[in-house]
Amino acid sequence: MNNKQELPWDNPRFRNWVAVARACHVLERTLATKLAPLDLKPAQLDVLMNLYRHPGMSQHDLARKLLVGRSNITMLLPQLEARGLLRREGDEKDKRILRLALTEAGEALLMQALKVHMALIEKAMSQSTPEQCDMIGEQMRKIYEVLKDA
Amino acid sequence: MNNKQELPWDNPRFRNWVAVARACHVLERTLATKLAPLDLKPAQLDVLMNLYRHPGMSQHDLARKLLVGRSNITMLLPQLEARGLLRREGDEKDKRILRLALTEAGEALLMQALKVHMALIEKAMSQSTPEQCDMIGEQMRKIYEVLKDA
DNA sequence: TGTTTATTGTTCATCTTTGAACTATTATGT
DNA sequence: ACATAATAGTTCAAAGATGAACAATAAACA
Repeated sequence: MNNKQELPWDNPRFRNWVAVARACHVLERTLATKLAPLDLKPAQLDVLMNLYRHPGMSQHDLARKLLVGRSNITMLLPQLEARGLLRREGDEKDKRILRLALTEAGEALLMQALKVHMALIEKAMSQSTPEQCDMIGEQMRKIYEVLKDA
Repeated sequence: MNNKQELPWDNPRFRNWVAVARACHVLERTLATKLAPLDLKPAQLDVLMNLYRHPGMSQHDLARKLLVGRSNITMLLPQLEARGLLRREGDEKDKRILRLALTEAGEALLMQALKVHMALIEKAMSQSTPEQCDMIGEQMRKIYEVLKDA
């Protein structure tokens, strides 16, 4: 039984992707600890960022942006709403939909969190030239397009 | 209160890193569904891969490699051990340590899972030239080095 | 109009992950 | 040797994420 085909570790694409996954993992982990003083988790920061850029979006839209299930959003929002960081108000034309938006406090906290996030990313990617950095982003967007509905 | 500094979305490093994170997320998600027929989850596959490459490693070593807590490993291993995919045997010199190794069955299942994983990565990274791919891996390894003990 | 199908958000049970406290064992320092 | 500290693994409770089933609403269409 010759299962030992060509082992993935000999394959550059495999090895390099493993590096991508590890870098992502460690950055997410580091972000979590750096955000702790703000009492904010990476998932919550993602919510705030998306609401800032797309005010009035529905929970369904938000779930798709974040690549999570709708129920996850349902569990996530009440905490943030109770802290006065965002508002949920029903759409007038379609009573199923809840429109989401940041409050003043939410926006203020987001700005603080973004400083932390930004600093971390700067530190991480400071080793890449702008050209390398753009190329990485370009390739990653392609990967997302290839996989997003697979 | 001019908090609206230079917004991160105008910063290439930020935008490009967001793309990295999204690509990682969607690939992990896709991998999970493709592994489902083997009754294996990405985290479990990570375990098998590491034991294949580093037989005899301890649970502590494994946890560090996977960037998770030791308790996570404790919760993860019994399932795989009960399925006969790996062995745990105490070190003779240091009675605290459990040495881990794949069984035949574990190795066989790993080979199947690797085909799935490999195919997915090939599909994802098929758009990059070998040079681009290597460059990405190189930059990501740098990021890991910068952040691993921060 | 009335019936069927889709969509939005929630609930709930289940599974993971996490970190702190704990036990057992080994290492260190006096 | 003895006391203290460090390390490996486990336990447990709390928090997160997931998907299926559900209620309310809207859309499609006969």
